[in-house]
Amino acid sequence: MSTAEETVGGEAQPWAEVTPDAARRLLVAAVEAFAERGYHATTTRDIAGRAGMSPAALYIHYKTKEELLHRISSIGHAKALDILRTAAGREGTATERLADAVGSFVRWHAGGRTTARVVQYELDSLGPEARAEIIALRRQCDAEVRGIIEDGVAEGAFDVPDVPGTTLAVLSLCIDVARWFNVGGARSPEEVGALYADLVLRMVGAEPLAGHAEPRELPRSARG
Amino acid sequence: MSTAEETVGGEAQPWAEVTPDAARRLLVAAVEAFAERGYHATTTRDIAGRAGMSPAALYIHYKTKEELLHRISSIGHAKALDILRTAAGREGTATERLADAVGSFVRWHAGGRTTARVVQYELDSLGPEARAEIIALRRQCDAEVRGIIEDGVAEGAFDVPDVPGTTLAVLSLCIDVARWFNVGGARSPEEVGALYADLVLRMVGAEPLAGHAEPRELPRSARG
DNA sequence: CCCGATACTGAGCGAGCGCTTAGCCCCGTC
DNA sequence: GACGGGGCTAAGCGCTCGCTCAGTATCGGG
Repeated sequence: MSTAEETVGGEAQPWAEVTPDAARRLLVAAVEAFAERGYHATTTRDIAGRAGMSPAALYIHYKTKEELLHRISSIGHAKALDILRTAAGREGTATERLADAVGSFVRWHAGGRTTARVVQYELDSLGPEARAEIIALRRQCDAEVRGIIEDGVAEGAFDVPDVPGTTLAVLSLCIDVARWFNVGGARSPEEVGALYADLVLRMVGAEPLAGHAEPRELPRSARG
Repeated sequence: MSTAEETVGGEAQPWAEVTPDAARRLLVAAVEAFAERGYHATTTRDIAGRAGMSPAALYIHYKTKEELLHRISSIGHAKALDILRTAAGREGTATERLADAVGSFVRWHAGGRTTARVVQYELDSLGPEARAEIIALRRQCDAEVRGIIEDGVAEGAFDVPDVPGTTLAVLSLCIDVARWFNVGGARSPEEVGALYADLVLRMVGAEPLAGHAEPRELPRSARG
């Protein structure tokens, strides 16, 4: 959507749209702090400290601590929806599109798990109106995935007795990556994305993609 | 494991082992409060209030607020492990045992989602030693599921290229039920358990169980 | 050289937190 | 029927929280 906002090695940096610079530094600091300790356990002094500023500086750029979470959540969900829309809207079979959607969605949750944790797991800390706004975005994510699955069923490529339930399960599987990823550290986001794409194709009863990522053998064994 | 601890209609009540009565009331109140607002956003005054007691009463039965969370987490994980062990240890094919494990594990997360939310999502609020103790229990849960999947592969009933990764995904899928269940409210714990057992059998490439829960048609349509 | 605007800091306010203490009530014991 | 002790409460301690405000450094325009 915007230009050149990825760094190769580490986490994506989709905060280019946040200006001025000090506001962005505060927001990035808040993402880190919220991801590590949770919204309620994070103090405004901690956020400001990570950004190299005094506690009072936060309130020049944000009205409240909750506004920070709201901004993070909004931008993050917009990015998540964008990923799913892109995969759902490309040309190809439903099988290819579903594998693409799951793969890229999982890569985003794994690679940017700091952001994803906040976006996916701190929703309840928002006030009612902000939460309602975010939930609307979530429903749109749900609709994108359900659309792909319905297409696959219509094509005859998928065998899915319960489309809404399976949609829920697929999204749940992807989202939960943000909770457990990197605690062991044995897998790369790309590996998890490929694994999950394969698992989801199995869940919907699709033939696996030939050339793609059907794993032959695991590169390295994970934790015993 | 203990006798007659289930109530039919609502949530399971596995707190019979907590005595005396006042300590149990406080613990149940804490579970509700932690599930609703999270550990850090819950005050000791709120817990005591829900239990119909003064704030100071809490400290007669528990040394700190964190000890409450620790107790809840310990008992909850023991119950979860017990469920998986029971399913893994019964006689039958790997397919039957995996379906049983997933079905009962999901029913527990859905039916007792208040408890499960605390148990599965407030782990980071514990101190280092308590957290390490709980993580050890989690690894045992992981081992039980991985054992069933390995059995299925050995039997030739499953086709699983990446056993540790698939184990992780299966557990993740089940656990995340505690996050989303009942927000829509369209499904019963039994329905979700049956759906998820079917989905997991597909993930491991097993033949679906004949007489069991392969859904023909969805009883009621879920949210549009 | 002064001006107002902008970005920020140091100090601190009121509130609510986790937890403690002093004392009361109640009940089984002899 | 006086007594000892566990279960509980009212009051409050010390602290940290989210947030505010008066004041300062910096800087472009006249």
